Amino acid sequence: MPKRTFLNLPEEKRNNIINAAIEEFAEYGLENASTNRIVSNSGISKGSFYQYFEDKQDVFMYLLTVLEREKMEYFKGKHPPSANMDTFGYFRWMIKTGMEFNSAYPSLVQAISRVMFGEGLYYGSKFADVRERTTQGLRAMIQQAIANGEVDPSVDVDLAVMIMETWSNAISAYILNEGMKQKDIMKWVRSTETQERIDKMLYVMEYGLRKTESEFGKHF
Amino acid sequence: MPKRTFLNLPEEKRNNIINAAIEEFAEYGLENASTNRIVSNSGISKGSFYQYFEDKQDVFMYLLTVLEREKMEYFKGKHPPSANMDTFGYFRWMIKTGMEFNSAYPSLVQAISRVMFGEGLYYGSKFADVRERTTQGLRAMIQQAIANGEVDPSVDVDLAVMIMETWSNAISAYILNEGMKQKDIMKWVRSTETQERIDKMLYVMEYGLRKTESEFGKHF
DNA sequence: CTATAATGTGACCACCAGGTCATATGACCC
DNA sequence: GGGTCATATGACCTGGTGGTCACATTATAG
Repeated sequence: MPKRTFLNLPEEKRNNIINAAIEEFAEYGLENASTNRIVSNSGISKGSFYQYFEDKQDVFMYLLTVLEREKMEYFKGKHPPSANMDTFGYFRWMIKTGMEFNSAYPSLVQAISRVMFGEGLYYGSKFADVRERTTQGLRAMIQQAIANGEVDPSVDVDLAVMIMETWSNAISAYILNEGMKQKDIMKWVRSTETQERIDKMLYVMEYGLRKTESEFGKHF
Repeated sequence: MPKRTFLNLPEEKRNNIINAAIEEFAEYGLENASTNRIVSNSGISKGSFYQYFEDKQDVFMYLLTVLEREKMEYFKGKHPPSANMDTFGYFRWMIKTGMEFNSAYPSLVQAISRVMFGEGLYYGSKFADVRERTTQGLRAMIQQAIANGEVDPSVDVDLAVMIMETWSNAISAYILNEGMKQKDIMKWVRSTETQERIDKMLYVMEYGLRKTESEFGKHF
């Protein structure tokens, strides 16, 4: 975590630094990020950098908390469109709101997902706890869905969680890759075409998980 | 591509080099791989390395062809268990045979998938053609499935391809991550537990794609 | 105004990267 | 033997890395 010195900094200076770091990580990942470049792009001196942070990994960890905080706030500002919504509907809403968030903070999301997926798998599982938190959320959701009778109880919970994670990540990657080519990501994400694509992906997942009794029974 | 000098080398020396390279890429990816380490681990001199290859990316490209060749041979040695098999059954067989192959060449597969997924996305799409080839294969499969009436014609082919790719990659990643923890990967992959897990994942995908007319119609 | 504490700075360090090249080795032919 | 050509070698180069530290600057307190 950043040292006290950093947190005492005027907001603008702090923002310069984290923005430079975000751009750096988004472009080069963690391993190949250069502290020298971060330093020169944020207009501070090398010495100051090491007065603020332990090292670049420390900066990255801080970005993780920034993302988590921003995302929380973003979601707090939105509300599910309808109160009586089934679990899949809620999941769909979550994914879509998540996509909106992603398009509002594309560099930050890109930086973090690049590191988490690209390098995180091979890192000594430093980010295990962050991952674990989202997994827990999904597990709760799927258990809720089973309790509601929306998903067959014989469905393996871990499997379902993995499936939902896979899709969440796949869609996120898709949006980031395709969206980066657009002039206005936000507008593109909100377009009916894009929304329809997301819907299709999610429906395929949903039907796979939902259609159960008759079909699942045959095999498990 | 490697220079002639390399191809003239005695097999053992060649193998030392590509094995060292595989281990290096599997552990460090492409960007962070060190030619110095490859050189010292394969027992050749720095100068020789550059007499064999342009640079480390050249080595990696060569590994791609190695993988492609080995995989072809491996699949040629196997045969689908039954001739009258539907497309999904064939896909399932393909995935499983692929997993067996992966567990037979874990380092090679790990090296390449690490680079392709971890860094490939952000590379200037150097590997686009390799990717394109597998995409084409899947597209043909799904079109076949539509022609056979196994999949609803209203299904978006590109979407289906993306779904199949996503699953193929997710399962592959799962096997590599979990399997690397095992003493005997091959045995673990062939175990009924693992096979069942793979089956479950694929059935969820299959039902998602298969259940159509009634369900898809509602939304598209 | 002075003394003390906090913050800022960039030259500098050791290290390792990818890549080159003059030279050495040895196989083959006349 | 001498001559030629492919192959092998590692010292060496430039340039960037993460990280340090003695010193300069600024803020705070008495």
